[in-house]
Amino acid sequence: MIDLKFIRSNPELVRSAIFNKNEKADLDALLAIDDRRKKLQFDFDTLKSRQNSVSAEIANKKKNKEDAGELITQMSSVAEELKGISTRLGECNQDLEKLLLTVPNIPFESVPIGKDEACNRIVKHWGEKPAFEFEPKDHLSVAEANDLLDLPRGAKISGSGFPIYTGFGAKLERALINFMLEFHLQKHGYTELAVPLLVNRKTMTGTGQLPKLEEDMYHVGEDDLFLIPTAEVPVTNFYAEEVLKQSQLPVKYVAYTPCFRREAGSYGKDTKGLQRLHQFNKVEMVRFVEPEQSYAALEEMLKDAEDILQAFGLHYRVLELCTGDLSFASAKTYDLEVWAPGVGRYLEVSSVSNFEAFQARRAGIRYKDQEGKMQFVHTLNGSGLATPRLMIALLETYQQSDGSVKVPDLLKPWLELTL
RNA sequence: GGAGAGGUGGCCGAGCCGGUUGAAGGCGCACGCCUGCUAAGCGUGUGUAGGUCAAAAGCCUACCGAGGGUUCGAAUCCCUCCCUCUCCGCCA
Repeated sequence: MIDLKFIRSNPELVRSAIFNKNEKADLDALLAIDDRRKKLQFDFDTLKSRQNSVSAEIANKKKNKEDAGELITQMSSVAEELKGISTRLGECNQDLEKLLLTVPNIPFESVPIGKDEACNRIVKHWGEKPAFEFEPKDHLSVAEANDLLDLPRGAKISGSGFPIYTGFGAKLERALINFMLEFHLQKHGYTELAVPLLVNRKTMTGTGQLPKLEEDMYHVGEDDLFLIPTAEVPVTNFYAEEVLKQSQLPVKYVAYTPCFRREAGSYGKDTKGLQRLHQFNKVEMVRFVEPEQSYAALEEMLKDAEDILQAFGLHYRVLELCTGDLSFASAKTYDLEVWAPGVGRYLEVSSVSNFEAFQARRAGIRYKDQEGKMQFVHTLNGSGLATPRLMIALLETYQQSDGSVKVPDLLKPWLELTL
């Protein structure tokens, strides 16, 4: 959520942010309601002030055993009027809140302006596309040859996009998760959190998924709960409505969770194999930092995610997303795309974003600064990493001419744990 | 799911037969004093948000889980909901 004061004093800046992000938010309506609300609030305060002072007078008279009947009848009409204003004010506040929640975050000044992903800026490449002495197969063929996946049965019991990992495939998936978790814990200083997978509406609103993306969420109507699309949601909301001590910052959490996405509107796109799923596993990093630190933290998190890909020796590139590709809540985002030689494409395995105070303001996450002033923290998060496309890259990159897969050495200990 | 208890400031904890209670007291915290050091002690201060103001001070308004209601007036009374705890039931 954007500071209302900021919107009032920089309406054009906000307007262009909405435009550049391909969002639609009715700024004029918002400003008009804000105006109306201010007037109502003023009327309310004035009248309430009068009521308060007369009420005190009444109390005084009663204490002195004097007659207060006249004042009381006088005030009953004031109370009536006050009730009317208060109702209208309440409605006004609700409308304002609703509109405010549809205003996207403002892109950071350096973010390239552009309509869609074609305008994303390639920041760097790491490694090289692997060379093969044979025609590399795609991960589905590799998985099939090695009995690692059973997608048809996943589709049978749930639907397409719900993969089943079988035998060594399941073990490999588990090894990836554990390896990445421990990597961030031990090498990057994160603290682990294990969190709920179903969250309430307020939580979903806090990080910005709601109200915009409701149709992309799995919703349990009976309890009005949502399956999380990413651990970002429960982890960022860990501190919702709380005031942190400055000395606590920065806070760095890492969490593994399954993620659930309906992918409404993207049916038939990138559906082959593990490229796009309704349920997948992800290790997620989240940080809470002081505002001055957030862009340095963004670079650090990018590095944290890159370290995983580098450890696996996978070729990848880093993109800086343009305004049109930036998510609703983000001010700046890097995408990491790993090279998948089988499908012959770069696939997004991580998205690292700085939300500045946008989520903190929605979720009410604050801290007291050195002068004792209340400030919103800045929140960031980044995948570190999502497993399906990582799995794709590993299977396709490390496939052998005989059809087998040579798993990177550093995964061996995770695959050979003994009792 | 049934029965009971409870949700007050950073924390603990009074108030809860309605009227200076934004809220006693304590702890914590900040600053100052005192003191070989530490500890203790003493003093002062210590919520958030909105408005007014050039700004500060000051003043006004809101907030005692959330939302409604009663009343001239509600932390205090009534209703609904949420959450926590205890007991019972059920179940991994």
